Amino acid sequence: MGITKSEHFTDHQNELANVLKALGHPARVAIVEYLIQHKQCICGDIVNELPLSQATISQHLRELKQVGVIQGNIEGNSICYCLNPQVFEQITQFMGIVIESVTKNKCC
Amino acid sequence: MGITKSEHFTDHQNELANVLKALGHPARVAIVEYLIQHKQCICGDIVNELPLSQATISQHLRELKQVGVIQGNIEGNSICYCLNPQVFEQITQFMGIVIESVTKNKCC
DNA sequence: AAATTATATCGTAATATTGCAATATAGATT
DNA sequence: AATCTATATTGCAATATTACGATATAATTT
Repeated sequence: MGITKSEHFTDHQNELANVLKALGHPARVAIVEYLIQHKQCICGDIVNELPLSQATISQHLRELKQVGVIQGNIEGNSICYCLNPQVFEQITQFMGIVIESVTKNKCC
Repeated sequence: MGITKSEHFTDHQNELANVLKALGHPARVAIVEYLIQHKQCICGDIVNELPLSQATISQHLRELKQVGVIQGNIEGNSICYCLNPQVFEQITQFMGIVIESVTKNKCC
């Protein structure tokens, strides 16, 4: 098979999984870290930063944009990308719930 | 190709990406949510909960265990799984840095 | 010790992801 | 309008993931 059975899971589970999957690649983590440091970027900045082709970087940026991790604004010739905080707040909330649950009781 | 160029990224980037990738599947999100509610589980509990085969559930549990999201303790016949808080604290820290960075300045 | 219960692993098919060269698109500059 | 610059898309090959049936392993019960 190879197809994830999304229809069996809740919207919340699918959405959260999609965002985490998008962040689950070292190049995309590196892009986010670049944006933490530089606040914004254009595709070419990342092409200069990472040892991947322009086509590959463009693809990674699209994936991050698709799940709302970054947003892009057209600026003349190029597209200015920056981080979208909302998604990270969602993830942090989920992680907080996990941590709260775990610290309450020891493991089996 | 299809092979991630891990060697070009830092250990931190690869490790974080691996954990996020492991959490980036709705079934594995569902397993974590089950553990939030029930504190612990055996493989069979999840098999009863999700519409996936025993073999598939076992595989998902192994992936979560491999990156340290859960830990398993042998208890007689079965294996008791529970959440490992450390990993989530790492992720939360990363998310916190992102949020802090973003709230400081507006997007382009 | 045979049967039962619980989980893991193997093998395999279907699908998804990663990466890149080549090409397309679109605004800016000359 | 031709050229340049920046990014996106297409097509493809290599690899990874997802899922499951069948089988293996290992402790428990009868």
